Amino acid sequence: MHTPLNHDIRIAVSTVIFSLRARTEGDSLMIPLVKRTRDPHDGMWALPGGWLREDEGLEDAASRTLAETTALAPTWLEQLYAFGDVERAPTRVVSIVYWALLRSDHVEAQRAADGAPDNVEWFDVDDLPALAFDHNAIVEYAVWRLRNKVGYSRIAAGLLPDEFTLAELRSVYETVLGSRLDPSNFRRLLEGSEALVPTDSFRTGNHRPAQLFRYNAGPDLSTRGPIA
Amino acid sequence: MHTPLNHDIRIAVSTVIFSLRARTEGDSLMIPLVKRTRDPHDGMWALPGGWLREDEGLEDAASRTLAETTALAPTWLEQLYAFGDVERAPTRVVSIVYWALLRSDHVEAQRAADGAPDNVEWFDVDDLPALAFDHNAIVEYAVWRLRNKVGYSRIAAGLLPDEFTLAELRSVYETVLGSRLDPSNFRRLLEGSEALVPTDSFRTGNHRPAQLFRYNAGPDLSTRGPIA
DNA sequence: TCAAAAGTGTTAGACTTACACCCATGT
DNA sequence: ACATGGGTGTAAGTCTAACACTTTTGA
Repeated sequence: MHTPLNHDIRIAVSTVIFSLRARTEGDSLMIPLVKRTRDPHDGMWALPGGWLREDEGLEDAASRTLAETTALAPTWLEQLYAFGDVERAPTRVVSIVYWALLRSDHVEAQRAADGAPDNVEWFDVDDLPALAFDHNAIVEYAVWRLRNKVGYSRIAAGLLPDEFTLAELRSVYETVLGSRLDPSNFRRLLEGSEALVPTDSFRTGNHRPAQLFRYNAGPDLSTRGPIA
Repeated sequence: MHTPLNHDIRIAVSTVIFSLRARTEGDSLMIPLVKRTRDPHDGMWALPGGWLREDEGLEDAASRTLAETTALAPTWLEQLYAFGDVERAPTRVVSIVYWALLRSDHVEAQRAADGAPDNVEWFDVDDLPALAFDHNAIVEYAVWRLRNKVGYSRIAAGLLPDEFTLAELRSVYETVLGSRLDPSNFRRLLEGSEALVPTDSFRTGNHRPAQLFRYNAGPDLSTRGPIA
């Protein structure tokens, strides 16, 4: 007896890359998609990704395709799920999907520098076209995970610059969660959370200056990965 | 330019299978391991698993290897993580790992019927030998996930027969979490949770008879998978 | 009748939520 | 001076944890 070989199953690594983008009313949660230039699904939008190389780890592959797509390094990168249904593509492909957060200021800077990278476009997660393969379901699951994780970890700050006001951080939560939060309660909750440390700077602008905060360097104990 | 092919990366599917087993003092959380009969790591204990076949989905592969190892169907089966570091095995292998729960009564019945299946042995998760590959780290992560999930979902009952007393269910929580729970608070918490419905039967035995409960058929809304 | 587990009641504290209110700034 | 967001105070409601107490059985 012999176990059937699986050399004809290919492994792809794709990434759902989140960032925020200012809109007329409030921000939007956006992801970059790539227009496919070959069959299957030629011409449709798909998640950035590529084949796993023999000499790179899964997370390395995710970082690589992320960099190829956005020329940026993420503030957060985490495995989402391995999708491997037999019929999810015409040939047998197992996709190992990651999700990532990019700082909004980096994305804006990159966008200004680059003009428009070919075949890449940012879409509002609440207003996606029909995507290639099972990518709509994948994005939906990634959004669910992000929303969920925002509630019990400090990843929200991964969408902001190093220093930010509480209102800016609250706005991130509101955009991600899709609901309003009470400013005073939000402040108390986060101020009492250790992780957040005030700086000496203030954001001056339209009204009373707001104190800037940063996250301390310590590890986020509310979350853990498979290794440690 | 050509993307390097990845036909020499093989895909394995393994499963961390949890069940409870009565011990002198309290129960223990146990998993079955398989003794390897070939290199690499010949003779060491490893998670049950096998190569992914071209015509089966990931979850199907997990179910298959689970059945091959224990001749049982799980009450819970969920993807844990995809492990794909380059150096985790001498040849390049990406392991997609699932974790599962088995009802303790089924395991006991199966054990009695079968004698001892070759090369398979059950181990206490708190007292494992050095396992093949990175399997110790994988089990540790699976235990973390189980503990975590027990806190906010109803999966604990997946380790018990259909009907159980609240004390039995509490004992499962205590074994999994590794801490004692207040019986009265536990009762109130679960009785108020809808999902648990009382039956007309009572478990008679040493002391005052305890009412038997079962979980209602409805979906566990506290958890969700990648598809829906 | 007594030990032990089943099951009920009660209370103190923690945490959440809602909202009234004062503060500091740009216009 | 005033509109607006920054920031503080407070009280009601909910959730949690600890534990005293009553009930029901087997031995």
